[in-house]
Amino acid sequence: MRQSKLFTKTAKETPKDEVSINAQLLIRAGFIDKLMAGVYTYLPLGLRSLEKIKKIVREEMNQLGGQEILMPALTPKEIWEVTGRWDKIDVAFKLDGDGGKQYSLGSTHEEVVTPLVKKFVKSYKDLPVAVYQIQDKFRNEPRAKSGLLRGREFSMKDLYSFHKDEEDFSDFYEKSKQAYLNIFEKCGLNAVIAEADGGVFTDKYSHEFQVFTENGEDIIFSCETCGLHRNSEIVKEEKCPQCGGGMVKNKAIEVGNIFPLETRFSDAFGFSYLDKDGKEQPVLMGCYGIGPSRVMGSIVEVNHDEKGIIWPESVAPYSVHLVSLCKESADIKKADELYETLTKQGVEVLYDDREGATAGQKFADSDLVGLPKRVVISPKTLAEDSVEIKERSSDKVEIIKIKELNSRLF
RNA sequence: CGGAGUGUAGCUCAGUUGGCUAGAGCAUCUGGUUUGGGACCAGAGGGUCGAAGGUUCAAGUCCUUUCACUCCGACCA
Repeated sequence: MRQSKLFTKTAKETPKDEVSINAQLLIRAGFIDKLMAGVYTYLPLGLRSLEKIKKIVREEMNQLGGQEILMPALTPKEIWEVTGRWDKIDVAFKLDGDGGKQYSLGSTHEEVVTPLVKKFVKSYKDLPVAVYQIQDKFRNEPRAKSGLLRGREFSMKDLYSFHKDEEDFSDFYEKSKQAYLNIFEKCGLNAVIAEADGGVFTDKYSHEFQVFTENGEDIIFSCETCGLHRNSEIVKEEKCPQCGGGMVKNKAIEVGNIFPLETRFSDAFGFSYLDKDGKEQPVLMGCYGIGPSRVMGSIVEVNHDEKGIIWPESVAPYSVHLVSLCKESADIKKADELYETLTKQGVEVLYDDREGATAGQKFADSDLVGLPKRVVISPKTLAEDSVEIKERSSDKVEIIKIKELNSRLF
């Protein structure tokens, strides 16, 4: 992508209505734009990062056996009355249609997915089943905050699993933990599993995936001896319930959450199956959520410095920022050629070919946008058939021959 | 939803006890000079002072209402 063609621009000054680091940097760098509190547009750079996160999520969900679907965001009142949740979910956005018809914008999808899967699953031979979608969720948060971390419209991957018995459910649930850890690791986040309240669905705990950072809004107690993590909401005393060791508390961002749903929804929708003996048995369910948009915000919260974002390679919108300081047409031509060559080879390059910007502006913008590698091409480097290469995460600058660049980028 | 704060140019902000034609920096446009860490000079364009109502000879400034945004709390992925 030629930066001169990118319709967004970077901003030198911090927006006054954003306090969180993720929103400040993502807005300044031209990744997102705020429409209203908790609702953001994804600009070209931001959309690329978001899509990369979603791709990582998809890979792991598919690996886990999940089948991707896309359910409607617009849902009828009737399905929520089946479970008694029409008036219970107070963050639900509700809409009035013609003829007294009422709708809700999806804040979660158990009421859609359970009758959906019920249509196709009748026998123990049809189980287990896991389906997922990646969609925008709508929740009328009483207080949207912290940029992408708590929005009113946000990207969510929600997976639902259906099982014939407890053993099968547990097996899948444990596998899902590993899939989640894989996702966060690939996204450059160091997440831990914390036990949390199971909510109204189960007596068991649910499990949260937490990334430690001072800007998090959850408090996690961690045992220094056995490594157990627990959300402060279920910690009654500051002593490890598992080994009795001392616990320390830290702030963290919840980037994922998995729940045993047991038969809460299958019972409500009359979803059962026939076992080998032809007997009707209840279907056990689990649900598993990750917010890709929140993950994106979390990545920025954890990976930045005073100059800007430091994207992990896996989720960076482009992997190389080719910064041209060339002025003469012969030099510009060489820079253009390098951009085209790299792009043809499959390297994702953002090419700063802007004519008006000074070297200082280009360097500052490059640090702000935070692509993993910066390659500078200038009259100086061209005099030696070279470019300068630098990692965003390091101060080390190297001059290398242009023909050696390939081996350094792959 | 309770408490607090902020709304003035695209962005960040000044604007005194109410007083002349509402300002600066950045950004944008024109011309010139610069050219490896957010340059410089000269000029130009850009405003329903969040909105509505009120007080006053006169309101960005005072009063009332309202909307938006932010923070703390409660709630929550």
